[in-house]
Amino acid sequence: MQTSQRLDQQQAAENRRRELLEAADRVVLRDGPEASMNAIAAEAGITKPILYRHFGDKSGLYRALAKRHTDALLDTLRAALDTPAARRERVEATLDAYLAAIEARPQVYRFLMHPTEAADAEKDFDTRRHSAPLLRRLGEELAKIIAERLDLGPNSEELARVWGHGIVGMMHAAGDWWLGERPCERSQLVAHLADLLWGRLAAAGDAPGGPGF
Amino acid sequence: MQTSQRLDQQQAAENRRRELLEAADRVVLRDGPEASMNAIAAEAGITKPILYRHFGDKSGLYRALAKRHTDALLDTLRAALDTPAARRERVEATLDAYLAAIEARPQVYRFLMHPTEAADAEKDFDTRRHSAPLLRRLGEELAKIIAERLDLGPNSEELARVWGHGIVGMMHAAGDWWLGERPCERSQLVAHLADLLWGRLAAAGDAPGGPGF
DNA sequence: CCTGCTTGTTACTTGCGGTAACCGCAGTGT
DNA sequence: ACACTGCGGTTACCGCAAGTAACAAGCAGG
Repeated sequence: MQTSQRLDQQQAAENRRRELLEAADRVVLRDGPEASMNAIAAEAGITKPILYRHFGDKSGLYRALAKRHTDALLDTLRAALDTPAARRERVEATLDAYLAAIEARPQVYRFLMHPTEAADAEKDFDTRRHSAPLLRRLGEELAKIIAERLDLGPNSEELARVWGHGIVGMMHAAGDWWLGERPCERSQLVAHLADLLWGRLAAAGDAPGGPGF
Repeated sequence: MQTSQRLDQQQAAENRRRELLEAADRVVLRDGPEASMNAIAAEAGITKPILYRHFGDKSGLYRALAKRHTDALLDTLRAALDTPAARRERVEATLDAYLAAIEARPQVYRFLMHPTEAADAEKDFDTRRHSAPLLRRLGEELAKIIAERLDLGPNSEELARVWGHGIVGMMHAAGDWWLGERPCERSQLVAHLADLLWGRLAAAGDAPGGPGF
């Protein structure tokens, strides 16, 4: 068996893997994250053991699947963060891009946020990650951008990471709630969140008769 | 069978229920949220069907379990929000109370955030909630408090809810990340988050050589 | 022709959530 | 005294999903 053939086979295997991932994608988008391996294999026109040969276990498949979508989302967010405009507008553009993405494909979002516990499988339970890997990645990426573009004085590294994860969490939780209840327009939500980040909470006055805040 | 006996039995059933919940608590805290019903039943000294008679299904048991812990956490957070002090100090006290709670009992926290998909079981998948019920409740409670204590002008209702969920999400994501990596002291984290809420992101200058933010 | 490697299959094991059907024992009406 | 009924409890089962062995065919190369 020659080297060129090895390469051919390797490439064929990668193509196969892509096909399988696309089939898995269809099933997950149709049936949700609890789609069975049997169903995915059937959609791909094959049977379970092949899936296992390619991805090890369900967690492996879901990780591979999640990576594709996460990469895509990260690209659009980076683009939004790089639009040439004032800081507030960039922040709003990024929030809006995220919300538009989860609004357009809630099933993808749902999958990314909730890989049925399969994708983050570790067994020690105390040190396990709780949030979806997507959130961690977004948080870290945002932290990097904040750290390199902002002048935060001493401790900037630490501060940037806290803010990165904090802002991402804010965006996520608000978006999740909004997606479920649709209490207002997307642009309204974006404006409200930007207001929050711009310190309106600190600046607001106490309510007339209230106990103060 | 007399009325008094009915009451006795009802009370006995409630006591039983409490015992079962405590046993379930022990198991979940030991084995994590994916503890099996068999294991929980064994810990309680009985067998599965009794559990099902009391709680319907796993989701019911986990909901009951989660409610206890959520109520307790909410009480401590409310207390922190009611300390008589300046607004910034209250916010910091509340953040600190939350972080102290998840730091002290990470397993409880893990369970509340991740009830193995069991506690939020609905099948339509598109309209399903994604976040843990705990986060929703915290967000709504905070929204109420913000709405009643702050003067936010028109749209205050909507604004308060967005902020409630947003702030809770920020707290959660930052806390989750911090709990996993322990990059700094708790007080530091609290200060950084409060800084973020106080508008330091908007106020910070661009980095010296960077492309601006 | 046989050997080895990849690709695919069928058929199994294990473990879980959930349930049906049965068991024994209190108290009760007659 | 005795059958009857309600209730806490159990065993034994179903269905289903993850994951795995073991085997079957196509196809290189000596």
